[in-house]
Amino acid sequence: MRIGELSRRTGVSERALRYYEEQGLLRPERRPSGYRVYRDVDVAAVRRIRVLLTAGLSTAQIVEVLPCMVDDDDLLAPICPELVDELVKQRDRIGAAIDELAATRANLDTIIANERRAS
Amino acid sequence: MRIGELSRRTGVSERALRYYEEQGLLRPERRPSGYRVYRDVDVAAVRRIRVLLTAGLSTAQIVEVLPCMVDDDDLLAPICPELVDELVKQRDRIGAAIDELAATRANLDTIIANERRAS
DNA sequence: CTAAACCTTCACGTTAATGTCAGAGTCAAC
DNA sequence: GTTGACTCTGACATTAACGTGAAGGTTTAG
Repeated sequence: MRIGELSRRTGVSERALRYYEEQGLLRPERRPSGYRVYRDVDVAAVRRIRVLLTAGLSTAQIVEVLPCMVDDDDLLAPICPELVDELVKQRDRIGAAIDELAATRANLDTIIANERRAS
Repeated sequence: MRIGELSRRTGVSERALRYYEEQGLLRPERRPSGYRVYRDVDVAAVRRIRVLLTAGLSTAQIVEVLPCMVDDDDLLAPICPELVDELVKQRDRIGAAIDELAATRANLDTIIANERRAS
């Protein structure tokens, strides 16, 4: 498929897809005309890229993670623990924020409950 | 305290503190000279802001949830009954933020598990 | 009283991940 | 063999969350 169809199937803009290629996240074939040609697996790849980006990872980090993600047929690159560390740190940062917000919500619940009882 | 001390006590740059004020996250008093004057509770507020920012929330999102983040030692202040609806809405916004973060953390957990399995 | 340290408001610079637009080539259909 | 949809490569614009001075007031220690 060409870039327009991949864009429609993923909801990601053509500009973003070209940017992902520029960053080494995608490596589409080229027709003699220069047109990019993507494979079906690229649809899943783009979705994974989106998940990681919205999780707060940079394209540079994703470029290291992607080869480690298991559905690339047979290619499994060696893992650097340093990278796993980064992922764990990111997860923990998110966890801390969740805890903060949860505590706040609990306090808010108490206030709401007290207010209802008082009135 | 003035901006320099708050910066030292939080590890956040003065520029960032002024930016937070610009975004409505902090509202320090002003001396006649124009100098900003912060209270002790602002130290905790800045730490919360940092936690939420590094978790991927925007200043616009934080400005919505921050006013509801009451301090633990700070017992229930008297609240107008007419504001309960607003409090419930705020609590729901916090809940939505928690859900978003939980989803991205779950994605990260999956990726981390896959990487461990690959190695 | 004066120097050092601190603070103020502009205002332009930076990085990441795009948006947008221009000018030009390509492909499928009629 | 021309129309119209699609794609190409630049290249400048944008947003967020700051960094980095410039030029100039303020506060405090001696």
